[in-house]
Amino acid sequence: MYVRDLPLSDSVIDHYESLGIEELYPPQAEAVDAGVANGGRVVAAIPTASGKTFIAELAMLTADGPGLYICPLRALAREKYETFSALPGVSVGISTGDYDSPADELADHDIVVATSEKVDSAIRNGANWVADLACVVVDEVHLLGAEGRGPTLEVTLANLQRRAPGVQIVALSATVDNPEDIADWLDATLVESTWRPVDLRTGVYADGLVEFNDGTELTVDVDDGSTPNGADEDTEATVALVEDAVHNAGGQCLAFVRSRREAEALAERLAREGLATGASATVADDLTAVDGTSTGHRLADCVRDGVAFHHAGLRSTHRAVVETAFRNRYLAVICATPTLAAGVNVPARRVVVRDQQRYTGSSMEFLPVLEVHQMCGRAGRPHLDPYGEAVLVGDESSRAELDERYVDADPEAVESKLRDRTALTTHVLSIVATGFADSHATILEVLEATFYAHQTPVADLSGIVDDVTAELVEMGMLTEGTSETFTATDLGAQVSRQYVAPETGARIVSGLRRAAEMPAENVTGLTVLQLVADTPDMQDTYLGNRERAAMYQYARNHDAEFTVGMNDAEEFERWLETVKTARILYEWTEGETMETIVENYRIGPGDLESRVERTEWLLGAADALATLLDLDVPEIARVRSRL
DNA sequence: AAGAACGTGTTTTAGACAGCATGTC
DNA sequence: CTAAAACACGTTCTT
Repeated sequence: MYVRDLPLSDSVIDHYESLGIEELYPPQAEAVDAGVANGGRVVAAIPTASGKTFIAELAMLTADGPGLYICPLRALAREKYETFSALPGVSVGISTGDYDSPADELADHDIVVATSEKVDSAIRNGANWVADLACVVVDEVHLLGAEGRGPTLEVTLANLQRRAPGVQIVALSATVDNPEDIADWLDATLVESTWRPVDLRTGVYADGLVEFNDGTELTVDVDDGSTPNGADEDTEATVALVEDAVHNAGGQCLAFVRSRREAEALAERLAREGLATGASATVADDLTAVDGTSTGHRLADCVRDGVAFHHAGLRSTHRAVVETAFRNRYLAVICATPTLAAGVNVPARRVVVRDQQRYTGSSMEFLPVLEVHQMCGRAGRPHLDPYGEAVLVGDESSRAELDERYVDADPEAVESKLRDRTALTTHVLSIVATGFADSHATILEVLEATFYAHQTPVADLSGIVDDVTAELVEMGMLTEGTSETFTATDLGAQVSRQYVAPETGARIVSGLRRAAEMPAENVTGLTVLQLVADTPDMQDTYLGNRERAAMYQYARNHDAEFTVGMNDAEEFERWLETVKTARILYEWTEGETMETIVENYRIGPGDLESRVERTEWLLGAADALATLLDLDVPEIARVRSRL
């Protein structure tokens, strides 16, 4: 099947042909056969890099009206926004938390790229462009099974269909065990394939030898001169595998490890192997220009030797520089935590997964098969490699287990997480606030359209809806009328629009009331920052044992400033963490440099950046709620302007 | 006596979406 | 109830 035979305009066909895209990949042809180019609903469960973007474009270009492309990450949204913008005669808009086309223009675009939360928010705020959509493409639908964000995605998809009945839905999934469940739910045709444009061989390394699943083998010379305890062996094997790929296979590598610290340690170890490229120094200079943090300096030093590390402790600019440099082949290796497994497109010749287990708060657990497969799937650069190689590092005792668990295994099934209480509370409130439902029965009706209801008999939802609505009434977010009818209160409506969890809204409200009663001189920047830090929508900040005593002292000295004092705190340890978060943010608003804060509180520059971002959002919500309740807390505005 | 080597108890551990209104190179 | 590796720090062993 050829591009020129598809129902596309001449200029679009020329565009594809100029990119060298003439004949469709097999999964793309299957999608066409399933009707993507004719308004048909399709679920495509195919590997990354097997041409999903083309399927998405095809659906949106042939649809009879505007298209919406939903994806899970902002960085991904940016990447797609740029790709779609290159299509001739197509106007593209973007809507994510950090980067937004003007809201009134969204309706005028042919394609809008957005994160799922942003789409959910648009629906909650009654955006009219949603109803006019002819086509919705959902990337990474398997995230339906993710705790926290999965429920948002399924409720959003259910609501979208309510607002735009009969829209064409095209869902793109990684290879999972039950794609037919998703296809069934969406009333779509399933296209399933494991075809890849570049072959992939996966294997396990143990004792100097990689045994690949295509029967081939690779001997690796491991320099085990250094003290051989378990960890060093894995690291040295990883070093040898990376070096071999770069020097002998002419390729770049990704190495996945368990923690940030180990990503950095491995990068520093690899920096001694002479992997620098001609452009390494330029990239290093770009990185140094971002900031003067020690993390930035260490990254630049590694990059000078052709090696980078990549994890969420890095600022987004640092991450973007590393990703781009790697794509341009200015870097030989990236040592990464799972950030890179599902993020933007960074294909490599060889992927080495050194650690397959991770601490989960209570014990070491094997990574999900899907996650390991996504890491491995990054191997194989189109037009550059004859095949990609993915290697799991193990030893003789674990070889068989790793083979069975990952190499030969199917990924997990996608299971709805909507039953989660917090998720239901949030979405039931939004369903009522948006006007999709006004009673127990109609709430159930809306929920019946979700993936959860599709997978599980609905009967047991009824009781939960009772509990959840009762809780929302108790919180003052809903009022109950006669015969189980519900209306959102002004507070409930505002909480839903501000996109904070009901629990967050309730905590902000009680904090604001308390602050309004406190002596004015006690209401400081720290007060409002701790107030928003002590909500479930703020991520907690790790409080190390070493700094606990000093933090306790600080909390005592400022106790009068907190809306919830140390004696009233329900969980003291968590409360003390919120004090740490607030203290960090307070110093930030007082003009302390990122370098100093990052040094003093032992957090990554990226951690500070993301907390500041969340604080902007949560203080915005606090401001809106204060106005609604007619509570005067001027510190909010002052702190907001200094973030 | 300096420094390497060893032993033991302690510390730490992945990721990342969202409001709203303006202004910028 | 469930782990493992790095680190900090003190002690012993070598030269």
